[in-house]
Amino acid sequence: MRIIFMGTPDFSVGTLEALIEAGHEIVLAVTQPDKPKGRGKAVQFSPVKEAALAHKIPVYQPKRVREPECVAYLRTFVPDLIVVVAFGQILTKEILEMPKYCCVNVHASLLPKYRGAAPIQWAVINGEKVTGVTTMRMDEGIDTGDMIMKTEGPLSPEETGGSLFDRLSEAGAKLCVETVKAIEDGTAEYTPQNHQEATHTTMIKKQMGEIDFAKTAEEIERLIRGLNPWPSAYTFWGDKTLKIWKASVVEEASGLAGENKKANPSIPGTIVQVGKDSLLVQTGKGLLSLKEVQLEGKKRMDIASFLRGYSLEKGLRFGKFLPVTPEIPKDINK
RNA sequence: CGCGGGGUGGAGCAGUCUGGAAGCUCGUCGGGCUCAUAACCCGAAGGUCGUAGGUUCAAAUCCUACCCCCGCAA
Repeated sequence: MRIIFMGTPDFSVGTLEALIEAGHEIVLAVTQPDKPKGRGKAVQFSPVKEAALAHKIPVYQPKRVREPECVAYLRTFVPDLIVVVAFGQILTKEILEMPKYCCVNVHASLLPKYRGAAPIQWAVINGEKVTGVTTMRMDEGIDTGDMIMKTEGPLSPEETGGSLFDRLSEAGAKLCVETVKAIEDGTAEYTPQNHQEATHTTMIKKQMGEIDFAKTAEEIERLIRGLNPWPSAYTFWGDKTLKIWKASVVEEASGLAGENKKANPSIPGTIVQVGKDSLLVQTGKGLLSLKEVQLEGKKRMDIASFLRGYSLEKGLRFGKFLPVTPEIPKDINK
């Protein structure tokens, strides 16, 4: 099959390479324009561009593929199929109708659930038990096309956005190859989505990573996993940001020594116990035990290492603009 | 030239501004105490202070160049 591939991030690369592996002729790789990235200002190619170049596939990087001249250019390749995986731009009807067969999209969720931008992270953040990958024949809506194939699998309790990303990327690649084969053989079946059951996700923003300790420890722990490795969950220690890479939930009653049990719950974000290799923080419900952190400008490290170099004490609090000072008990007279 | 933090025994940090004996909390090894211990006490090993030059009687500390790590922004 003559295929035009559209995609940008790492997630797309596996599928691109799987299609090549399967013997398809990738006539063009379309990806987002290069942008200055990184600490210096160096221009960095998108992962898909890197992969395409490695396989000597022509690369096309339009700002907006819907522009007439872009569409015209694509048309010159006379594709049998267009495969879209996390491309980052919306295709117009003209493009959708261009290929001999159709435009196939690989989406990292079990449609119609989690339509939209960041289904993988959201699945972790929401504590889903199962998720998967869906291929569909694209139409003009966002992730609304008829479904072709699905694979699903469970999330582990340790699942992070990154680990799930990797697995679904691989699963997606495999599924895409099967889907393309089915289309080619004419055995593909197209199942309309139940639009009533559709849910949508929004893009992950950096700011979402700021931990609201008033939430439950469980929610926070899921947020930490969902946003790992990007953009990561964080809070503030004094005027520096502190990324939390790993944490676990501790039941309030079981985690504390007797003297603390009866004490009133501290303000969310307050350190309630410091051990040699443990740090417990009060949340809206339950305690959060920080396991791996990273202070601004420093490498990430396990909590024991962190505690060796910085003196954190019970009563101090995490949070934005909060000075690193002890919490003042209100009813000290008692 | 986007902004900024950092590189000091095995780990995490202080010391750098105001040059002049290598420090702190741990870990490791040996010994002691203890019913026992991740607790406590005593002792020991272990460092070219990122690299290369320069200034100086003297540089972790001041100057110059470079390497590496990281946060923000994009």
